[in-house]
This record gives sequence, structure tokens and C-alpha cells, in this order.
Amino acid sequence: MQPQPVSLLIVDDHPVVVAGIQSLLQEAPGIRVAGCCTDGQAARAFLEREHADILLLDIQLPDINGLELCLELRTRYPHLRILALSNYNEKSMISKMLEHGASGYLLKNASTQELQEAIAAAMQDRLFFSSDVAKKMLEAPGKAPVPYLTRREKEILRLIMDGHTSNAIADILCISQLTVETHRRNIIRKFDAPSMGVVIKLAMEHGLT
Amino acid sequence: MQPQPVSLLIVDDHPVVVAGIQSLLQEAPGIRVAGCCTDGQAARAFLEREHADILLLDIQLPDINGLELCLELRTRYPHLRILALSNYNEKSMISKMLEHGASGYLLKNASTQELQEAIAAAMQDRLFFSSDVAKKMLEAPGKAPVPYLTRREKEILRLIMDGHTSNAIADILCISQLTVETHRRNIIRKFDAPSMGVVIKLAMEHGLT
DNA sequence: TAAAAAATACCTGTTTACCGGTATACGGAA
DNA sequence: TTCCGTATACCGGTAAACAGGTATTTTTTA
Repeated sequence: MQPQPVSLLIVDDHPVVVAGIQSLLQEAPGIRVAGCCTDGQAARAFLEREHADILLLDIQLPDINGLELCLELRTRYPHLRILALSNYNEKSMISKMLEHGASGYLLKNASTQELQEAIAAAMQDRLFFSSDVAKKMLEAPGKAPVPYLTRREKEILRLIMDGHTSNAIADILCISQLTVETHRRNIIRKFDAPSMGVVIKLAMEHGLT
Repeated sequence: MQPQPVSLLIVDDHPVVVAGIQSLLQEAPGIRVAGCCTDGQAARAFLEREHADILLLDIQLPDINGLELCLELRTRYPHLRILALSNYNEKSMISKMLEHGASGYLLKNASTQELQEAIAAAMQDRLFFSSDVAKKMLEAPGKAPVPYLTRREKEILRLIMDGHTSNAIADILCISQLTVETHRRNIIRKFDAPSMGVVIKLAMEHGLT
């Protein structure tokens, strides 16, 4: 039926977790654990010499940021599918992993069934989230203290984020530089931030691309 | 069998799309189109006086940003499930909608089957993405020119993002202000950005929370 | 239409960021 | 051990941001 079993690489710095997953998948049909690594460097090395279809990737690794590693490996091995494995059930992390090319997000307390479902989904280029993760994503969004910005203020904030100075913005919008600076001050005040940099950080967090 | 059909609100400024969805769902069992709106203001008004289980939300609306509206409605009506409906098949938008509480993301060319699947998934608190969307998310991540920052540089960038000035950072790290400024310059240079603000934007985009 | 909100503009300052250099001490890796 | 990358530090100078005001016009909305 299935000529080739799915080959799986597990990357997690907790041996217990690795062993647990291995034993849970022991009798899973069509899945072969090709290797286990306990840090990012080892994972890189493994993938250089051996093939894997699916990577179960812990986000918290001793040497490398899991987010960055995910992006890196997805770039280097485009048909590698990566399932994030984490204890952190947190929205921003989940969506960031997605943006960095993960095929899904599993909590470490995932059941065998969820593991298998996730792997199956990944092999079919579908996205999978364990049910707790989906629930978390659907939680009432934490009161968004996104200050209300006027149209003009948003426009100016965007220009600032693109690297324009007040002077340049004044030219672009054909208004006085002093006006731009007033807007700038109002924006910072609305965000209750100490500087424009912090405003930009907050704006990015709240989706004001 | 099902005592109550799922009630659906469609929000889209293209009448053609609205009509299309309505007719596609005409014979769908258990789904009732409770209303249609062509802008965000109307959607708000509708939900104030009538109940809906699912909201099919176009992201591009004439009056309001769909992203913000999603967040707002999810906050006000926690058990409302929102399915994003868009032509934009773009990673950042998809994950941002998720962060803002959407239950899924559909392209406007979705099939009846996908529509129904998405609605069913939403009602069960699962996440759903049409297959084209899932594919897009799994595309090889655009070569990430995330400049390599040294440990110290990352540390300083984080402090800057938290609103500290070079002077303050010098105190925190017990180094000279001049050193901090050198780091700052190097960071900006590595990102090839015109200002720290742009660096912060890029850092946020690349998950350097 | 009247009131409120937004956009505009100006003034006077201080502080900070940014840019171009150069240079030394220290650590780990070849 | 030598060398490269990193962290450290300094100088001089320009430009920009930030902070505290005030005030007029335009637009929106109630």
C-alpha cells in the first residue's frame, strides 16, 4: 500500500519527550522515526546527511531559537514539513511559527491520535493544530489597547515605519514639518510610549502593518 | 436532528460575492443566511440587534479595516466565529487574521464544499483554511534576509525596543554610552535600514520578539 | 447647524539619534 | 599561536526627535 513510510525527525532537548514520542509512534503504521536530536545544531547536521519528511520541532532549544531554525530549515529544504512542538500555548508564538513555515502546532501533551493526525495533515499539505491550540487561538482576544489613531496619524505612522523623517514626510504630504511633528507627538502620547520605536513595536504587535 | 440552523452573516462590499455565497449556500443543510452587509458599520448595527453564529468577513471593506473589525467583534461577541474571506492569499494577512481571532481563512473562489467545511469547523471551534491558503502558508518562506546579530546586539536591540535610550542602556549594561551607540550603528547597518524604527519593524516581522 | 474632533501651523528649547571615522582588548576557532 | 569576530571605547559633527506650549482652520458627526 504505502511503499515508503513517513520518515520523522524529532528535535527536542528533553530526552523524556523524545522517548515519549518515539514510544507513542512505535506502533503507528507508516511512520518511521528516522532520528532524534537534542539541539538545533544536531538537527542541521542530521538533515545534511539524511532525509526526513517531517520534523517535530521543539521551539525552546538550548542553542538556537526554534522560530529562526524553522524558517532556516524550511528555506533550505522546501519540502520538509515542520510541526511545532511546544509547551507554550500562546497566540503570538503560534501565529509566528505559522508565518515561519510550520505546518502545524502541537502541545507536548498531544495524544497519539493528534500526533498521527498532524503528521497525516502535514504530508497532505494541510495545516493542523491540536485542539487546545485551536481553542487558544479562538479565545476572546485580550483587550486590545490599540489606541485609536486618526486617518492622518496612521498615514504618518506608516511613513515613519518606512523610514521617512519628519522632514521627508512633510514633503510627501505637502504639509509643514511642524505639523508632522505635532502628529508624531500625538501618536506617541496616544500609545503612552516613551519613543517612536516602542510605538512601532506595539503597532506591529497589533497588526497595524 | 438539528434544532437550530447555523445563522450566518455575510459582510462584503461586492454584491456579486454576497449573492454568490447566498446561492451557493441556498441548499446547504443547517445553514441560514441571517443577513448581508456591505460595510463594517452595517455589520456592527446588524449584530447589535440580531444574533449570528458565523460571520463571513471580507477583509477589504470600504469604511473599516477588516482586521480591526474582526478583533472588535470578537471582543464584543466572544462566541461569534469569524471566517475571513479575501482575495489576498498572503501569509502575513492570513496569520494576522488568525491573531485577531478569525476561525479560518477562505479565498473568494472557495467551493461550496469548502464553505460548508469551514462553517462546520468554526462551529466546532476548529480552525479551517481553504487548500490554496494552506499551500500558500507552506510555500518556501521568502529568503529571509534576517541579518545575523550578535548576542550583544540582540540584547541592545531588545532594550531599544523597550524604549530605552542609548544612555539608559549604557547604565543598564554598565558600558559606555559610546559603545551602545556603536552597537546601534552596527545594527542599523546590518539591517541596511535608514533608521532604528525600520529596524524594529523588520525585527518584529521576522519574529525577533 | 452647532459642537466636537481632526488637521493644520507655529515657537522655544533640550535631548537623542545618526554618521563618518579609528582603535584596543579579548575571546574562541583554525 | 595566529587570526578573526566581538565587544569595547573615543572624537567631532549634523540632523532629527522629543517635549512643552498655543492657536487657527477644516472636517465630521451628533
